[in-house]
Order: sequence, then structure tokens, then C-alpha cells
Amino acid sequence: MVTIRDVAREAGVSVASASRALNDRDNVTPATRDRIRAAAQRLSYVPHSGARNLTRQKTDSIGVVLPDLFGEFFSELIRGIDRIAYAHGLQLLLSNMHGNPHEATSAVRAMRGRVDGLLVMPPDAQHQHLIEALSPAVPAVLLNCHDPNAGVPSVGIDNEGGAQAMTRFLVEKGYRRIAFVSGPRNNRDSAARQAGFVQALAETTGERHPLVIAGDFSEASGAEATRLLIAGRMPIDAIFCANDMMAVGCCGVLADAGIEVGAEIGVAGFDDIPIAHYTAPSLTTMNARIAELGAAAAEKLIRLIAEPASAPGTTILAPQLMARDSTARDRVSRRANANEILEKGIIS
Amino acid sequence: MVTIRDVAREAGVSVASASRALNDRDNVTPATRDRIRAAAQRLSYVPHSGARNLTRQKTDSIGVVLPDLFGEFFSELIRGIDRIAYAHGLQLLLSNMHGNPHEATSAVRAMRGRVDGLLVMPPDAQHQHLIEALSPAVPAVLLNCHDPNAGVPSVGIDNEGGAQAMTRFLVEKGYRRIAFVSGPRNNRDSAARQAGFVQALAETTGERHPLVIAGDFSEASGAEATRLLIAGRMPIDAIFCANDMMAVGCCGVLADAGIEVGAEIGVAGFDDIPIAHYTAPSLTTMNARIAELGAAAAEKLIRLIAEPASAPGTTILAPQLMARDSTARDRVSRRANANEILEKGIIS
DNA sequence: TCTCGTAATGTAACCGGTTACATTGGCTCC
DNA sequence: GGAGCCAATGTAACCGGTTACATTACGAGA
Repeated sequence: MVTIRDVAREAGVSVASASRALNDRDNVTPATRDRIRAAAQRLSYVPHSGARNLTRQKTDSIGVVLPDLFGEFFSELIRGIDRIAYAHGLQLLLSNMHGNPHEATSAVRAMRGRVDGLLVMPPDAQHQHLIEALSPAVPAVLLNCHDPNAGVPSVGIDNEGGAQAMTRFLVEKGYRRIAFVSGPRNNRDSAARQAGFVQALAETTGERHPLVIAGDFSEASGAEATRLLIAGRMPIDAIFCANDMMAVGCCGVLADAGIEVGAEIGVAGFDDIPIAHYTAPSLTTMNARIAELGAAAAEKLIRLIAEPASAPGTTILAPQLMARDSTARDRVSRRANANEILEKGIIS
Repeated sequence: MVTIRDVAREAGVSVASASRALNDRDNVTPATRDRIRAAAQRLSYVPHSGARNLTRQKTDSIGVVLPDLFGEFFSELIRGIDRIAYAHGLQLLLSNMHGNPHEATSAVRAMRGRVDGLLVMPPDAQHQHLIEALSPAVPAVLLNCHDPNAGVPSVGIDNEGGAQAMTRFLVEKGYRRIAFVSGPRNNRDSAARQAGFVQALAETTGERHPLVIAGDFSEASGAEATRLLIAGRMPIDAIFCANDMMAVGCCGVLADAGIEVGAEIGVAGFDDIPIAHYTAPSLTTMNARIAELGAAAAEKLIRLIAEPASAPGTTILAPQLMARDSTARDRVSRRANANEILEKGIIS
């Protein structure tokens, strides 16, 4: 491997001059600069970033520690983080703790000296433990999880407010008896969404004991919950699922049962995964703005790295209601505009 | 920041002993080892991986350079890579070249000294340029792109074979006049899929001049192509889109036009994105096995890092046909089993 | 008791850059 | 012609670890 000393020797100068020339530093004669550049070119020298980081005490990269690397949530989050990181010339070092709290601590340790700051999303349980493992010396921002001691800045989405907004929307649409399908037992997102639902329903309809069925965020659990509702002949006219995948399972069972989603029964989800556009009928849901969550967190972290003394606090993003056909009430068939298209021509 | 020298001083030993104790090395007295461990604990010492990497000439991480960080393809790929990397205790350093060939070169340079090897997916154009930028000194594996000079090992999927299989499947199903909607002009995947389609169609039906419409992989372009087909009253009974998103757009337009997808006209895609399950009707497509692509590439790279002399060559993964309702011919309604479910109970 | 061998520990060089400080050399100005 | 100044360049320390080699300490055997 060719080092800066090789380049210096080749150009007949000292390593200091070589370093200066290659970094466009203050004062080097244009002639020597060119000579050094040419030598580097000739030897096809590529600087060793690891060594560079060590002396500069700066790595130009940030670590992203996530509970898993899976699906739409993950890719949207990274997209948002990357947009900001790229704008600031930063690389991304990824770490997956595979849902294991032990992994979390070792992942955070492994990042020491390789990144300038951390974006951490704790798994559901025992996140307090992880927060303590974060060295106070390395800047960090929590994703989707508020530190109760507020020692670590964080960015999250307003699950409770979002669920309230959705519940009010359903009631305004005329749905009155709404069932809620929750996520896994100790999932913070699910708990907050459920709390928002319960509160808003009480405020709008006076219902004090709404029907809540336990799911686990999977499509299958949404389907199962819906079968339960049907089998139990529950007196409901809408189902609010704590995430979209369960809502998809829910719609499937309703369609199989010949119950028209939208007209006969309303269905709503949460997250706005891409699939929500394309189901039949399309799914009413809350857009969780995951990419913006990632971007906001990255920006907060970059600010924190620049001024370690600043205490950026907590940012909460409001999700956005996406009203679609699964809560349309008066159903509009896709066929409505069929005639218009058929005027132009038909397939032979 | 507390260093290993601080720990050594605290424990009253030399840095060498401290290093040995903390790395479970050959010979240190249990007593001194414990003393050093305790000192490290007391000072909450975390080793500086950057410095460690420099001396060990080894970073325990691999770089992943992608044309973009977006959507399902990206997250599946990372999932596959991470599975293998995790099993070998490696971190992932991510880089996005934003479709820009210049970025590609600088991204690869920026990785020098920070990773033990590279997984590179070149953007469509000018990938030859990028391949030359790869220093022969750092092990690299190409994703989804074969190096014609075969200097760099690679992993790809058999787009041509996959398209052939799909085309034969459509013909077997009884579809005879099949139109193809292609991807962006100089996209390698699209070109290979089109070639497979053209060849298989000629072999099975004798058709020498199949109808091909240019799309760009977007949903809108699939819709537009379909409108064109309808407006032109083209004599076709199936549409094979070069990817799933275009097929989704295609199905939407057909549904709007009152043409029943599956029964009246067959539609097929390529990729098997999650949405393909959930469209109505569900979409027949080729599963591109993206996670396996990533995993195979990661494994190949790890082998290459272990034995730099080995030349692992090229691996091609065969995609898998997913026959669904969009090519069902005799359509089966979801309502078929409605009665069964309704026996159990109905919503009040 | 002394020598020797081995295990434990220490010293210092090294990885590949950056940069504070020292040195050199060319120029101006008296 | 010599003092003085400043820009260009060189020397060497340093970042925080690892490890080859040197040194020390200790126990066994004569």
C-alpha cells in the first residue's frame, strides 16, 4: 500500500509538504504542489481515512444503531438520514442490534472512535439500560424514544396525537362504534396510539370502555382480530388498527366475508406504508413521516456535534392524515370513469 | 477521553499489559488482569476502534456503495448483507453515490482505510469507469453487474433467464399476443429482461417482431404505456412489464377501463415487491431474491478478504416465478369462501 | 547458593496521517 | 553588504492503540 511518505519521496519533498499539497493547505509553491500531485497520481495514492481520522480527531461519519434492518420503516429512515448526512459530507456507519439489548451496548461501544456521533433507536424493552450505556462524551440523538431524564436529545413522532386525529376523523365521518387493534404488548408506539384512541373516543362519543383487541403488528394478527370480531358479532362499524399491516389483514378478512370496506365498515391504519396506496380499497392511515424523522434527527445530531454544549431537547413530529377509500362511506367505484377511457379505444 | 494509557496508569502497569489484559491475550497473571479490568471499569474506558484498526491493519467492517438508498430494493439488499456481516462480526459502512458516477469514485476513495472490502453496485451508465477506480489492493465484489474483464468478482441475478421463464409461463397459460413494457433506456436489468422476453417469445410462438413500449420503471410510465395500448386498439392479450411498479400502473388503468385483469388480459411484472401481494388482483411476477443477492455478495467478499489470491468469479442467481391472480385466466373471486366465514357470525 | 529457563511485564517502535515548531532561503531596505 | 522579515519547507511529536523485543522476577535443579 502506498503511503504519503512514498509520495513525498517520489516528489522529493518532506511528508509535511506532501500533506499540505494534497489538502490544499495555506502555503505551498504552486510548482511543488503540482509536483506532489503528479507524484500522487503516478503512484495512484489514496489517502488512508482511518489514519486521517485518528489525528484529526474527527471521522466525518455518524453511526446509526437500529433494532433491526428490515422493511419500509428502515429504508425510509435511512433515506431521510442520508439526505442530511450527504449534504454535510458525512458517511453512515450502520449497526443492527437484532432486537437484543446486549447487542445494543456492544454496538454502541464498537462505534467509539469510528464516528463523530450516534443516532440510536432503542428496541422496545429496556431502553433505559441502553441510554445509560451511551457515553456522555459522544454526542447522540435518540430516535422514536424520549429519554425521561432528558439527558439525551431525541426526535419522535406524535403517536398519541395522530391516533386522536384519526379517531376524531372517523367519528366525523359518522362511524360511532370503533374497535381498536393494538400492537405487541410493550411496544411504546402501540401504547401511545391506543391511549390517543381511547381519549379521543371518550371526548367525542362519550364511550368509556371501547373495544380493544390485542394484535402484534403482523398482517396475520390483524386478520385474526377481525375474524374474532366477526365471530363474536360485535356491534361495530369501524376498525382502527395500530399499524397498516394489521389493517391490510383486516381488509382481507372483511372482503372474504363479503363485507364492503368503506361502505359497510370503516378501516383505518397507521404508518402509511406504500402498500396502503395500492390495496383495494386504498387504506386510510396516518403518514408517520419516517424520512423526516430521520432527517430531523440527523440535523439535530450535526448541530450537537458542532456545539457539544447546546442541549437540543426533544422534537416531536405530527403525523399526517391520509384519507382514502377504506373510510369513504359513500363508495366511489373505480369503474366510474371507465366510459371516459373506453371512448378512446378498446383492446381488440 | 480516557485512553489505554490512563487505564494503565490507574492500574499501575504498562500500556502493553493493559492492552494484553483487555484483549484476553496469552500471558497475564489473573491478578493483574483483574486489576486492569477493574481500572478500565472504574474509568469507564471504551477502546478507540479507529486507533485499533490502524495498527491491526483490519477494520472488521465492509463498505457498501449503492447508486441510491431508496425503497424496497435497498432495504432487502441490506438485510441480506447484514445477515452475513453480522454472522462474521462485521460492521457496515454505507455510501450513496446519488446516481452520479463522479460520486462513485470519491465514495470508493473515501472508504480506503475504513473498510476491509467493498460491495459495489454501479449505476447504470459508465460502470466501466467505476470498475477501474476500484483499487486492486482492496477486495471488492460487484453487485448486479458483471465486469467484462472479469477482474472483479460479481454477483447478479439472471434477468434474461427470468424473463424467458415468465414469457414461457404466459404462453403456456394461453396468452399469445404479449406486449412488453421496458425500463429506462440504458438500464442493464431492463435490457436483459427485454432480450429474454424477445427470445422466448420467438421460440414459443414464432413471433419475430413483438410489441415493445418504452417505460422508465415508474408506475406512471406503466399507466401511460397501457393507455397507449388501449388507445391504439392493439391486438394483445397480455402485458409483461419490466418491473412491478409499471405493472401496478398498468393494472390500475385496465381496471379503470373496465377490463378485467387476469380473465380478459394477463399482466405480469418483475421483482416481486411486497405490494405485488396486495394489489387487486395480486400480481404475477418474478421474485428477484434481492436479500439472497446481498447475502451471496457478502459471503463472496468475506472469502476474498480471507484469501486475497482466490478469484471467486461470478455468481448468478435464478429468480423465481410467483404465479398469482393477474394471470389466472379463470378468475376466482375472493368472495368464494364468504359463506364459510359468514356461518361463524356477522357484524351486527 | 548460584545458574538457568520461563513466564510476566515493560519499553519503544510502528500503523499513516496532521501539524506545531524549527530551519532555510530569498528578498527588501538601509 | 548585512540585518531583518516572511514565505516555503523540513523535522519530529502526536493521535490511541498493538506488538516485537528487552528486561525483570521467580522457581527449579544442581
